[in-house]
Amino acid sequence: MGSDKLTLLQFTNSRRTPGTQRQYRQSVCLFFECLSGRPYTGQSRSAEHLNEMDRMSSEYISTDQNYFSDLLRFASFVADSFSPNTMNTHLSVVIMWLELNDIVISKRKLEAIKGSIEKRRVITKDHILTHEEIKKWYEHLTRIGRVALVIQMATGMRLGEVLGLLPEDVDLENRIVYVRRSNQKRKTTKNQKERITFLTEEALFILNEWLAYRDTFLEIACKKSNTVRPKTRDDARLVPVTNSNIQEVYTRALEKAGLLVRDPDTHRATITSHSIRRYFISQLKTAMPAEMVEALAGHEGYLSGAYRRYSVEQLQAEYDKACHLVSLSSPENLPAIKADLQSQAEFSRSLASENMRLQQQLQSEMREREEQARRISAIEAAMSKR
DNA sequence: GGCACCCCATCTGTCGTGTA
DNA sequence: TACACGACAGATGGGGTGCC
Repeated sequence: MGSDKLTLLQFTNSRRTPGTQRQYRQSVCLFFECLSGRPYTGQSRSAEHLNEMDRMSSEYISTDQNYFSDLLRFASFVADSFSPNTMNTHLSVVIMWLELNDIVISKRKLEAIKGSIEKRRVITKDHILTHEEIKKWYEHLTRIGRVALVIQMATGMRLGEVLGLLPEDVDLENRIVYVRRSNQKRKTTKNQKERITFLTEEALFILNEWLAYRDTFLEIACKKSNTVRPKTRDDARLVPVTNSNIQEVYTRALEKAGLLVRDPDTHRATITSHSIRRYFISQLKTAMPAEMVEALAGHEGYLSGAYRRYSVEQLQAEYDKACHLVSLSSPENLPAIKADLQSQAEFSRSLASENMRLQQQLQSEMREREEQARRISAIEAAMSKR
């Protein structure tokens, strides 16, 4: 095949990120599974299956085909199987792949193909969180889940951004968070732009308590992680867990709080980590300029404009006036929450100290036993000489 | 010891979000 | 709207802990 032709795998591997490569591979595979009349039913496509699809793709772009009719068939196939957004994505990817292989469908034919499926639209109905619901959710969360939720609520950060935070990204003294990456594996945020946002007093307090406990958490997590893919202690992140862990933690807590409702069409939860971000935006907008809120949340259209017009001090001053809206507790309840967290922290510290004492005692006893064993063998040796 | 539950992890398929 | 990527759901596999 000529070097300017891209098979399925060459096409998908040319994408920048693993996520996009995965999605594109899925789309082109679906196209050939549809054409061959063999829809894939397994949980994941094997390497052997992918190679077969790759061979089919190679043959497909090397010979004349009825592309229009094949695309119409594919459009009908995806329309029966996926939500409007997803079906449009699959179709767009296949058309992109064909175009990259110099297979250009006329504008009219493309209109006919795209017109045969539903337009892009979101079908999951989001639940708008109330303050009471967030509090209820928080009460059922584990420790790490509470830290993630409170940071999200106070900063408006995406979950991936929270999980990408390093110690140097947070200025604890000034309550400023520098959002520099979207998770531990990526170097930038979703829109490739760094920004700042702020912590409430409450979030700062909870974060400090967490920092005191973080090493103990890592120690326990390493013991619990499996031997096939062990978790390591050298995870430098503030919140050293994966996205899916927090998702599980969030979902379990929602269920316990009686807040877990799934959309009947998509089976997706109507409250997600993104709901906290939406709460942040909607609440702060009632008390500070919308442009500032959007900039803190990292919405592209507002970032540069807001940061050009306002100093960090001005942004923080406005945020501080409105931050009670993105705090779990009302100001009068804060002392009680602090006292509760402090007693939890003291309990953790006493456990750690007791653990250390027992370890020292164990080591001392082991040394004593070794000494006794050494003495016994010396006595036995002396006796055997007699 | 068996079991249930919790927590840890990765992977794939699907749906949602946001920018250009 | 195309494109890129984040987020969610579910499968799978393993270890720790508490209860019976």
